[in-house]
Amino acid sequence: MPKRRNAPRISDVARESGFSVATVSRALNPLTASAVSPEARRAVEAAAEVLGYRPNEAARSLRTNKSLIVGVVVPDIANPLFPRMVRGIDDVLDDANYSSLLANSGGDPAKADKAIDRLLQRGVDGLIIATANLEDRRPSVLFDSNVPVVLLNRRTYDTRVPSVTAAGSRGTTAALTQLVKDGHSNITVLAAPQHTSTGWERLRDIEGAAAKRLGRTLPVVKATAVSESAGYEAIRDLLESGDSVPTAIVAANDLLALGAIRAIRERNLRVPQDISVVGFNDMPFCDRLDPPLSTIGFDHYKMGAEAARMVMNMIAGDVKPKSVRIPTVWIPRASTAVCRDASSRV
Amino acid sequence: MPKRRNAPRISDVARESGFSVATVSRALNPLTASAVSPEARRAVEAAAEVLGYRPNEAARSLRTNKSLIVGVVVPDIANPLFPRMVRGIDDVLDDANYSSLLANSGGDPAKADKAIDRLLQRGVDGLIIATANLEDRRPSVLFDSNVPVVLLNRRTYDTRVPSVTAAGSRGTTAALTQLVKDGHSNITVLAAPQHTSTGWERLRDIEGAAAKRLGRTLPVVKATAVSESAGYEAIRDLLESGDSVPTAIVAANDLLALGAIRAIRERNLRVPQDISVVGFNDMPFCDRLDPPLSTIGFDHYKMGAEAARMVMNMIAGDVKPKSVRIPTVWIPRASTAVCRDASSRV
DNA sequence: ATGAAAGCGCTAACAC
DNA sequence: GTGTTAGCGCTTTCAT
Repeated sequence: MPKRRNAPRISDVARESGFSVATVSRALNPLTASAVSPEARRAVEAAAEVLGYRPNEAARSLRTNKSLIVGVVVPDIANPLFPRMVRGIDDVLDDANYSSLLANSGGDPAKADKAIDRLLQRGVDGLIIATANLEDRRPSVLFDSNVPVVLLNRRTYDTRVPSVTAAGSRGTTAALTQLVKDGHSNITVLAAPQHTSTGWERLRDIEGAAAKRLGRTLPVVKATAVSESAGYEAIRDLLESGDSVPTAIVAANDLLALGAIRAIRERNLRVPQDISVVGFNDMPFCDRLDPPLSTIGFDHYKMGAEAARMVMNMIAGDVKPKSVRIPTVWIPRASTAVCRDASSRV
Repeated sequence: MPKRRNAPRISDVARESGFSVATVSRALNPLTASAVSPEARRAVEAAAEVLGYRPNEAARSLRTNKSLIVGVVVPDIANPLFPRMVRGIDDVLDDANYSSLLANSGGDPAKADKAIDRLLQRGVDGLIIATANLEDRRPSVLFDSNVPVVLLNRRTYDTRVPSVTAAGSRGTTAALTQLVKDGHSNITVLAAPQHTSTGWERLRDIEGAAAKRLGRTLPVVKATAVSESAGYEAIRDLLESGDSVPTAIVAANDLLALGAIRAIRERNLRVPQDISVVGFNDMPFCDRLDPPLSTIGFDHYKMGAEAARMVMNMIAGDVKPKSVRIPTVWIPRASTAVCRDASSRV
C-alpha cells in the first residue's frame, strides 16, 4: 500500500533532460528561471512535462521554510456570515498559488488557541483569525513574533495587529435616521455580548447614532450569545416583563434579529406593523426571509479578500499593513415600516 | 525577516533531555512510545514541554510521506449546501488530528481538476470531492492509483469509487404522495442539468415516484444551471408559454425552487394558493423564508462527517469502503397546500 | 532500551 | 550558465 505513487523526483527530470538537478530547480522556479539558458529551460520543461513532474511540497517546504499555506480560523464555517469571507480569502490566495487550511473553533477560545497551535505547527506562512475576543492576547503575541497575522471581522484591543472589520457607524446612522423619520421613538437595542469587538462596536455605533439623531440614549437588552435562540430569549423576556413594548428593535446581528422576530410573533404581534426590526450583517437570503429583513450590510467577500491580501503582503515582508474598515450600508427591507403610533397620531 | 521563529528542533530536546534524537522521536510518537523506558519517556516529555517543542510537520511529512491533511474540493463554499458538510468533515478530521485543505472550483471542471492537482502536489493523504460530474473520469483514475478518495454529494458513473450521496427516493415519494393526496394532478418537474448525479437521480426519483403514485409521467422543465436565476428563467418561460399552468412544481433543488417562486409571484400568482412548490436539500433558513419552503431534506453535517470517516478509513488501509447513502425526509412547510382546483371541484 | 547514521526531495551556496 | 554538494528536521533501519 504505497502512499505516494512513486512520483517522479527532480533527479528524474535531471536525468531525462540531461541537466543537473540544480539547473532543473532553477528552470522550474519562475524567480530563478532567468538564470538558465533558453535551451536548458526548454529541455527541462519538456522533460518535466513528459514525466508529469510535480515538485514535492513537503521537501520544498522543509528546505525553504515556506508552506504556501495560510491558516484560517473561524468560529463556525456553518455560520452564514463566514462562507463568503472564506471564498474571498480562497480566491485571493489561489491567485498567489496559496491554499487555505481551515479550522473551526466552535466558539471556544481554548479550541481556537489549539487550532492556531496546530496551524503553526503545520508551518502555515500566515494566519487569518476570525475568532478574536477583545481581550485576546494571542494575536498580539503572534504579531510580536513576526508571524503574519490578520484579524478578520473581529479585532482585539491591541490596534497594532492588522485587522479587517466592518465600519458600522455609517450604516447604523442611516438606519436610525430612517427609523426616526418613520416616527419611531420607542427604540430598543438588542445587543450582543460585549467581549467581542463586533458586539461592542455595534452597541457603540447605535448609541452614537442615537445621540446624534435623538439626542438621548436607548434602552438596551443584552443577548447571552450571538444566535437565533439568544435573540429569541432576550426579546421574549422583554415582552414578558411588562415594560413598555418598543416600536422598533435594532439588533446587533441578523440571527439575533431573527430570534427577536420569532419572539414578537409568539406574542401575536406583527413585524413590521407592530414592531420594526433591524438586523446587522445582511447574511445570505436575508432578502428572502419572512419578512425580508431590513439590515445593515457589508461585502463579506471583499472583507475576506482584503484580509487575504493583507496576509499575503505581510508574508511578502510588509511588516505593518494598516487595518482596513469595510463600509456598511443601510438596507431597508420589509421588517421595518412607519411607526403605527406615529401615523395614528397624525 | 526570519520566517520560522527558530523553533526548537528535535536535537534540542535530545540535548535537554540527555537522550538521543532517536529516543526522543520514539518517546514522542504514541505508536512507538512503548519501546522507550518510562524514565526516558518522562525526561523527554519534560524537556519537550520546557522547550515548547513541536515537531516540524514538513520534515515529518517528507520523511513519512504523510501530511495529515485531506483535500476538500467543493464547487463553492458560499453555496449554502456546503458549509455544514465541510463542518462535518472538519470535526471528524480534527478528532484524528487531521486538517482540511479547502479548494473552490467555482463550478468549472477544469478548475476542479487543477485544484485536485494542487492538492495532490501538496501531498494530501486523501481527497473528498464534491464537484464530480457523472462522466468525470478523474475520480476513477485516482481510485485506481490507490489515492484515498471519496465522492461527496455527487458521484460518477463509476460506482467503484466510494461516495456519500443523498438517497432521494424516500423523501421524494413522501412528497409526491402528499401532493397527490392534496389533489394535485397538474404537477410539473423543475429539473436540474443532467450531467451531475444529483440532477440525474433527482429526476429519476421524481419520475419513479410519479409512476408509483400517479401511474404516469410528469411534464419536465429543465433549468440550465442550479441557481436561483436558472429556476426563475425556466418557470418564467413556462408561465409565458401559454401552456397550462401547473398546480404544483417539484424542483430538483431549493435554489431552483426559490427562483420558481419569484417567477410565479411575478405573474401575480401566489405560493402555495395558486401553485405549490417543493424544493430539495433543506438548505439553512429554508424554514424562515417567505414562504417557508416545503422541501426534501437530509443531514448535511452527517453527510460530510461520513465522507471524512470514509477517507480516514481508506487512509488507514481500507481499500474499498462501501458507499453510503444518507436518507432523505419530506419536510412539508408552507410552500405547499391543498390544490385549489381539487377543493373547488369537491 | 538506546544510539548512530542514512536518507526523504528539494533549494541555495559555492565552485567552476 | 551549470554542476556539486550540504543541509532543512525528522523517522527508521541497523547495530549495540
